[in-house]
Amino acid sequence: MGITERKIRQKEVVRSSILKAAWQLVIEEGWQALSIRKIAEAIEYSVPVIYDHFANKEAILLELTKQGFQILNNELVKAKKRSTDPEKQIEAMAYSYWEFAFDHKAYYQVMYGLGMPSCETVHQISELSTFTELVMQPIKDLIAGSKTPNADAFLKLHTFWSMLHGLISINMMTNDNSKEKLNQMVLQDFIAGFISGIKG
Amino acid sequence: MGITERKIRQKEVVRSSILKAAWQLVIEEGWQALSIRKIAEAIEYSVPVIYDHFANKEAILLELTKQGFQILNNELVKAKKRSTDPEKQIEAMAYSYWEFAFDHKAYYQVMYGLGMPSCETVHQISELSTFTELVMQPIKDLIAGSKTPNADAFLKLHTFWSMLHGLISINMMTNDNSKEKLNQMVLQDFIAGFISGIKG
DNA sequence: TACTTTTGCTAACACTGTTAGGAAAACGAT
DNA sequence: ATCGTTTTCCTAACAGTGTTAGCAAAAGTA
Repeated sequence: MGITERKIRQKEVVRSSILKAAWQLVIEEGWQALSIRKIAEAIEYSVPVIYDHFANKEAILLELTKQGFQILNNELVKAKKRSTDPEKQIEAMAYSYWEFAFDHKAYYQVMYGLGMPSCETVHQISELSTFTELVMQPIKDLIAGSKTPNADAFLKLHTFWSMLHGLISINMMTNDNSKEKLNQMVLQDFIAGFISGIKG
Repeated sequence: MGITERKIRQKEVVRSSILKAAWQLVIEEGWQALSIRKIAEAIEYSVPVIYDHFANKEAILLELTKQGFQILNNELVKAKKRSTDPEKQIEAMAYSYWEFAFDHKAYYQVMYGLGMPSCETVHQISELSTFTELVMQPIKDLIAGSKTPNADAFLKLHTFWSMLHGLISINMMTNDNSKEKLNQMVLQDFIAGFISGIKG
C-alpha cells in the first residue's frame, strides 16, 4: 500500500512550494519583507500549514541559506575543474565566488550578513564543510609546493574567505554598481596578493 | 527670553535619553530586540514622543551607527598618533580597527552587516568620510615612498577596509571565540601582506 | 483673563510570528 | 456500509511590532 508514500510525496510538494514561494518573495521584495502570511497566501494554504513543515521562519531562511551554499559549491566545483594547477584553481574559484555573490545577490545576503539566521547558525550548515574542503585542497597543494611547506592551510583558507567576503560586503554596502571596473581590480589585487603570500 | 532656549535644551535631553535607552537595550538584548515601545517605557514617555525626535526606528539606529563611527574614528586617530611612519601607522590603525570591532561588538553589528540601516544608507554618513580620509593619508604616504608611486590610493584603501571587515565578520559569524590566537595570526598575515603589497 | 501654541497622551491601524482548538476529510477495522 | 481513529487544515486568537490620528491638558503670549 503506497498510500503513506503518496502522502509523503504530497507533503514534500507542499514543503518545496513553501520554499519556492519564500524565495520568490525574497527576490521580489527583499528578505526583510518576507512573511509567513505572504508565503501562506502564495501557496494557497492557511498559515499554520507552514508550521507543519518548518519549525519557524528562521528555519525557512536557513533552508534557503543551504540552497545558496549548494549553488555556490557547484559553481566552485565547476571553476576548479577548469585546471589542475592549484594556483589557477584558487584564482578561478575566487572569481567564481565573486560572481556568485553578485549574480545571486539575494542568496548572498540571506547566506551572510543580514544578521538574521546565518550569524548564529552558520556553523551548523553541513554545506559549509563541503565549501571548506573544496577551497582547502588547492591551498594545501599550493603550500606543499611553496618555499614554506609548513604553513597552516586552515589559516590561509580563513584569509582567503575573509578577504573575498570583506570585498564583496563592503562593495554591496557602498554599492558603487556591483562588479564593475574598480572592484575587479581590487579583486585581482587580492588574489595576486594571496597567492604570492603563500608562495613566499 | 531664554525660554525657547530652555525648551530646546529640554528637548535635547529627551532626545539623548532616547539614544541612551536605545543603546542600553541594544547591548542588553541585541539590536533585533530593540523596539520603540521598550524605548518609550525606559525613558518613561509615551510612544509618540519618540517620533517627535526621530522620523522612525531606522533613524535611531542610524544615529547609533554615527556614534559608532565617531568612537572608531577617535580610536584610529589615537593609534595613528603613536607613530609618524606610515607603515607603522597603518599597522596600528588596523589593530585598532580590529580591537574596536570586538570591544564594541554591538556597535560594529549596528554599523555593518545586520542588513538594517547601514546597507542602504552607509554612504550618507558623514563620519564615513572622516574615516576614509584618516586611513587614506598614511596609505598615500606609503605609496609615495614605494617602488610604485603611481598606485591608486583609493584602491588600496578599499582593499584595506575590505580585508579587515571580511576578517572580522567571518570571525563574528563562525564565532570561534573573538579576538583569539588564530585570528591574531590571520590579522598579522593580512597587514603584512597589505603593506608589502604596496611597497612592491 | 482669553487666546494660541506646544506637549504628550490614549487609542487605533495594519502589520508581524506563533499557537490553541476545533471542524472536516481520509483512513482502517469491523 | 458504518464506526472510530487519525490526519489534515482552518479559524481565531495572543502577544508583539512600527506608525499615526486626534484629542486633552499644560504652558506661553496678549
